[in-house]
Amino acid sequence: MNGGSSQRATGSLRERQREAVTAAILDAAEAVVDEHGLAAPPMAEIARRAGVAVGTVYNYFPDRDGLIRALLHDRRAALVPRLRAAAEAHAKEPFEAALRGFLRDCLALMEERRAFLRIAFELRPPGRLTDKERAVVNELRASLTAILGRRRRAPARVALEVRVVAAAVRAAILDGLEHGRRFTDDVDALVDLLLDGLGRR
Amino acid sequence: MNGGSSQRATGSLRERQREAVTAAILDAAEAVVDEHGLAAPPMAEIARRAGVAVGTVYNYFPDRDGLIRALLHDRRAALVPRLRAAAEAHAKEPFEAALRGFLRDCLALMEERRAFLRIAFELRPPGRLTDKERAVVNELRASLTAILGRRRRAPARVALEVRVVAAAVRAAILDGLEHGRRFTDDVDALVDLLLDGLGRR
Amino acid sequence: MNGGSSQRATGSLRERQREAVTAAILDAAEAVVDEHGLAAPPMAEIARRAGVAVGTVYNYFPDRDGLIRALLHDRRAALVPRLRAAAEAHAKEPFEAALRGFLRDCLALMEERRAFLRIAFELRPPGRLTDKERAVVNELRASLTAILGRRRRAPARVALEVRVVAAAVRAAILDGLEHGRRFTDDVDALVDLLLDGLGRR
Amino acid sequence: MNGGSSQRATGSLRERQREAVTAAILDAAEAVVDEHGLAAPPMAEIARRAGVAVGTVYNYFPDRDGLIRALLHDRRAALVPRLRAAAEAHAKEPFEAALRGFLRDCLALMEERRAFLRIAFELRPPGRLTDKERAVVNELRASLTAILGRRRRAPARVALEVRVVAAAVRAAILDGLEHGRRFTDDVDALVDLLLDGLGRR
DNA sequence: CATGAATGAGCTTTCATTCAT
DNA sequence: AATGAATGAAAGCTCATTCAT
Repeated sequence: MNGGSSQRATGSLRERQREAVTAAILDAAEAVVDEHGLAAPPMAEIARRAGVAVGTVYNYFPDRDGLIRALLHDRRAALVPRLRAAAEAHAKEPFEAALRGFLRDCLALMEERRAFLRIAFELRPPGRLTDKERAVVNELRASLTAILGRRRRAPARVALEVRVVAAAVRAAILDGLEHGRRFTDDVDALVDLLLDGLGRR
Repeated sequence: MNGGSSQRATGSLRERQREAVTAAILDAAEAVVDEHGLAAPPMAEIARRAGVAVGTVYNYFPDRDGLIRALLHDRRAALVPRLRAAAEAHAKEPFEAALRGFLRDCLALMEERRAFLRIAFELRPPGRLTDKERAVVNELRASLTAILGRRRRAPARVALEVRVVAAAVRAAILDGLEHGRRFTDDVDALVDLLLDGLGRR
Repeated sequence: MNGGSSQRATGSLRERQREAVTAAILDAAEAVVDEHGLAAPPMAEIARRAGVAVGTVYNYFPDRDGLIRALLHDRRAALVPRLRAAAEAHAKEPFEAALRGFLRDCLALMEERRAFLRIAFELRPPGRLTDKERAVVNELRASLTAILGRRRRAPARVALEVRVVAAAVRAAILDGLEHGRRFTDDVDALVDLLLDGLGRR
Repeated sequence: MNGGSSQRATGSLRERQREAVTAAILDAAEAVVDEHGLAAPPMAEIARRAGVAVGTVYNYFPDRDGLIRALLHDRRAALVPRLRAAAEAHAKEPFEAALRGFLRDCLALMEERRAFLRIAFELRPPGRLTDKERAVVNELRASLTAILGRRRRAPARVALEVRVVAAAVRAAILDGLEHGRRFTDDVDALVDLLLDGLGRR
């Protein structure tokens, strides 16, 4: 596990070698899963893409399931702290600017993880996920709760607002994936709409 | 294909028999897929649940893939006209009432199809779906476009509004599935929020 | 499971067919295990010998282990009642005739099961066997206890006698397997020796 | 090969080092085989137990088969001369004392080799063993032939006696392994029985 | 048409063996 | 010599699909 590709070369040669192979296998797994779906890809195909033998994959991960879980864990682990940083970066700004800034950064981050997002959206429906598996969504909600909660409204109201804004984020991502557009294309108009509402008439 | 279970008994005895077996197989398939995921369920398990032999399933559907496709097609086909009817039922009402009424009916309809929705949310990510497979989403968007479009705003603005409202619907469903709540629990507060917005401060 | 090949053709065609395939697989398994040892034989080899596909073997037995267990169970089940019958056939005779007659019949029965015996002697050492797996030895001991017990000696003495006679039987079989001789070749001299002892000088 | 652990430190430091590693590997192999059976234990497990790397095992033994063969050879080589010594120790005694003394020593020796015996009894049936692999049995037979042969009976009679006594030894060992008893527990009663026989009535 | 046994390709996983370090 | 990561052949098992009854 390396928390993404940004890993400084620490440790012995052996260790660095291990990191490299681990990353290669995870990248291969991500690519194959992204192409064929979570259920389909044979271990042999993943190994081939990673440029190693099947047995080697089993030297790094206990089994197929462990590999997939490691893949998702790794990608989530790379995303969550950056989401948190984005939220903190706007913590001091006034509400509107904070919301707008956070959503923009957030979608920009997601932009770099399209493959992971395609995979994540294929996961079993939310009712079946563990807390760990919801890490990204939870982090998003936490950040939004922090931003929206600053306005001293009733907690139930804040919770509802969080759901709507999180839904808008999800929608931006899904639309982006669906139509091959960048996630950030309409952020500003989207935020305006969220802030002002549809209007009563 | 029977468009759901509510099928008047037309045709000869033979035909009605066929319809019944078809429905039994589709129901079994829905239940098994809902429990084990789209990739897992063996044909034998589906047949067992439907109370028929494996061979019989192949008399009704060309292959595994055809069965799954038929299942989704059938469930969609059962949902789409009812969504349309819901939209039309509120066509004459003033905007706010129309939106509120439609969303309430819409989520109530979905409520009866939790199994199908769990399955649908597990499908490959949107970028890979055909137009047919998007039938429900498309119908939802069309209805929303009709309702929101009555207000004579710029088409781009309407499109954005549709995305946000559709996202809110999706969020209501996902939250309902995730927490085991009824989809319609917060509709009214949700609609109020959508109409009035978060507010600028 | 058919308790050996002596099976009257009862039941439907389907059932008889099942019996036949079951027997073919068990026979194949016995032959292959006898040739290559308990650990070695691939399921594919067994299937090939039985003239069926691998999958078919799995339609009849849950897994490799289940097949081997079924094989041993079947062979034991075929042997045990015949051992018992042999014991009963000599129950009325005077002691010496009974012992001699029983041992002769016993070894003659074993003669027909050389393959099974070769397999049985390869099993994990006795300390690891379940009671079921010791069925044949237990039956042998029970029969010997009945015959030797008629002489009204102390139970501990009888138990010791049983061990020695059972050991002699085992030795006759092992020698027979080892040198390719018939198990019954020296029965009479063997019994004489057991009865009279080595002598003190 | 070290003929057991009792090896005086001859040769250079290098050689003694080699002996030590060899012994460690053989001990590890014996332990693992005793626990999991002859077929099961992976080389990696044996290496781990011996405290060396897999590759090292291959520096000492040509392959898996060679290691197992070496293990059995070593254990046999440690046992055979001690059996012979036991026989010679009683060579001058009168017949009954010699037989009794030899059998007692013999079983006492075996007692220290339970692990090896469990392994040996799992070997392929006698018909498939080479002469080397029968070394222990052969030595036992030779010793018994020497003792029993002193009584000037017909060679065929002696051979039969040897079979019966050897069988009794085997039975004592198997019973001991099976019930977790010491092999020597009933030696005296056993010998009495062998000497006097069951009696004709 | 219904049945369910038979098929065998295909997948996951293990593990003896090699070899660069 | 020692190490242990890499290798890939081989084995067990599953399951979509066919087809004789």
